[in-house]
Amino acid sequence: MVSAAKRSEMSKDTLLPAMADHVLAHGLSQASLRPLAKSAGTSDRMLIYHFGNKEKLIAELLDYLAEKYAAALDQGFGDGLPMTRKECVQRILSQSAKPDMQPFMALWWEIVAGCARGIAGYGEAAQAMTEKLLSWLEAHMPADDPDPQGGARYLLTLVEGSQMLSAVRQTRLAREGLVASTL
Amino acid sequence: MVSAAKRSEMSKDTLLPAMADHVLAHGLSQASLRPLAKSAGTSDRMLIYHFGNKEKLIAELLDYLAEKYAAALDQGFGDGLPMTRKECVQRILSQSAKPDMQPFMALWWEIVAGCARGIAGYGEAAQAMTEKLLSWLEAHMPADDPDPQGGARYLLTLVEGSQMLSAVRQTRLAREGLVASTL
DNA sequence: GGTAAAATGTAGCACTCGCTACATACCAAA
DNA sequence: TTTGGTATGTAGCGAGTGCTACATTTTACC
Repeated sequence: MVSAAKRSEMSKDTLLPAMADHVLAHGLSQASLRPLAKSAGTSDRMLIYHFGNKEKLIAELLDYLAEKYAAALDQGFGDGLPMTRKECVQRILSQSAKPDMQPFMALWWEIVAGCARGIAGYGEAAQAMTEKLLSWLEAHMPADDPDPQGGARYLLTLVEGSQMLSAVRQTRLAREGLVASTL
Repeated sequence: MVSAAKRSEMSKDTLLPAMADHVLAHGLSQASLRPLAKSAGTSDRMLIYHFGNKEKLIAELLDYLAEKYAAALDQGFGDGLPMTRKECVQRILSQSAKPDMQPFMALWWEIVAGCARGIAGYGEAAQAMTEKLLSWLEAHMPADDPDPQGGARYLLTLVEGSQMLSAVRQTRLAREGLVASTL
């Protein structure tokens, strides 16, 4: 054999990215052990071996995905602060409308749904992600904004409402809602 | 037998309410035929008999639930039009924060998630419900509102964003977002 | 080189899933 | 009384679920 140490390369760090891709493509609720294992090039037996049980696996996977999402947000926002609140909202929305972000949005609504249903683990994930997004928003408000903290909360509400309307294929409605806003 | 015609009482009209209760309590994605049948006092065999297959059953169930939701909204909004946009938003939010409405909200986010994932049937349901909610909002705007149509779209965006934050247990954030809004 | 630990394959458990086949009932019209 | 549509129970199929037992191979270390 040319590569003798190939085996030991399989650890959590190598399994998580592959499984994250699978979850982004096929959803979280449909993520069962055998397909997950197949996507990571291993077996259900090994996933249990590495993560203990499915619940812990999903928790670690959500952590990993949250970081990946934050990184994607940062990368796509562009350089420099926006000049107005309206520009800030538009930059976020046009960023999250990109095809690459679509799987993240789908996953996000799945988490919100699980959270509303009270499923264990989803609440923590959703809260952590919301707070991360909020603090990120505060840091990316216009430089001369009179109330960056309150404004960030207002924009977060608007953005999430608008993204929900986009999720249900009401993009025209979402646009009109922002036009009629007093931004 | 005392009651000879008992059998024929079991039809779609009697099955749907019971199944709707079950879905509101346990979610849509976990709604499998046998538990649904049990909640309606019949068997999976009979559900297929009445509805053809599961897909058609879910479609009819979503229709039924949409009407039930609209009725609940109407009932809880109170009499008379609100005086201001802010009052309008607050009446909607306080109405949907009631415990009775919680199952409806959970179901709604489940539909949004399925819609974002592109699952067949969810898109139509979500669109119909959104449009129903929008026209309802237009009819319940303040009497002297300068732009009821655009305003309704704006308020819908705000309300949905706020409800999402409530769903992920960020009610404080949701409140602060509305306070900082320019309503 | 020997050995303990880590990793992996195969097989299987008990369960749920949507759905179907088959055998009945029941009741009304012909 | 026969016929035919409606309604129901029982049993089962094939697939998939999380998870485990057991045996085997590979790796790392002394």
